[in-house]
Amino acid sequence: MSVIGPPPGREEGEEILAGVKYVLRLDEDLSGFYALAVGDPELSWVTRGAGRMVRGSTVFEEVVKTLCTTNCAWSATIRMVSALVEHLGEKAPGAPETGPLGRAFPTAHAMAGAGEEFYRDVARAGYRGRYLLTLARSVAGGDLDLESLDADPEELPDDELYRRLVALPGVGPYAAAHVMMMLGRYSRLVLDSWTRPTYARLVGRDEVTDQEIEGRFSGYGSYKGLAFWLYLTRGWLPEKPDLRAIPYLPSGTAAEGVQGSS
DNA sequence: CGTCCAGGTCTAC
DNA sequence: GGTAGACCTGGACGC
Repeated sequence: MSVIGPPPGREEGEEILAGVKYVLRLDEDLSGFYALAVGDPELSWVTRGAGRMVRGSTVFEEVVKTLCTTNCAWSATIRMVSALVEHLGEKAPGAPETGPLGRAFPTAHAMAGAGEEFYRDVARAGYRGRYLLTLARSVAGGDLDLESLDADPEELPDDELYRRLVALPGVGPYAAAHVMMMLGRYSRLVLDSWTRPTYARLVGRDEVTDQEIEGRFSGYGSYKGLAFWLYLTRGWLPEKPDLRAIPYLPSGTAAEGVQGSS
């Protein structure tokens, strides 16, 4: 890393550790999912410790990033998100003056403060600029509390969470399912122009209906979205590593083997 | 150079 | 409730 600074004190160190645990979802209990997967020859491999989706620090970040994946190539997503971070994100001490490295994801306040020209001319977000600005202004103005969506399922059931997400500007079925995955809510499949053909290819078909995909993973109940995602991304994992020890590793290199998305 | 479309959504029928 | 058309952008592709 080129980002340097004074070593953290005890309190700051604990904050950093807590942040890392949160983002890497290290303390999530997936035993219920593994119990279902172990009987599925095509997914039993996940029980060696797969399934922790890397997530952002805030729900706001997840929604913004997800909006930047809609109806565009992945390269465009990278461009938009990088521009937001580089130009609107707070810079860490010692971070480079330019570029997205060493910067936090921008706050809603920072994004609300950027004008339409920024979204059009710098982020080049196209029609998504309006969605991003509307969202940021609502959150910054206190009219919308996105962070409250990161709640326990008993308090906020998946169906209600879904309804609230699709009510957001620019968020439809795909984006809502994607954000839910990032929030540890796996009851909905992320169906889009990448996952559909990828699934079809893996099962050796030209095309597959959404209904057929739903059927394949229906046995996973509230974990079906996670099962689908891992089915699609198996090839992203290295062959060997046993990840089971990760939640309890006191230190070291646990994160290197973890695969997820974001 | 024009068309198509990529990790979709919204609006208007 | 289901379905065309429009929507920003910029690579990929055909001509």
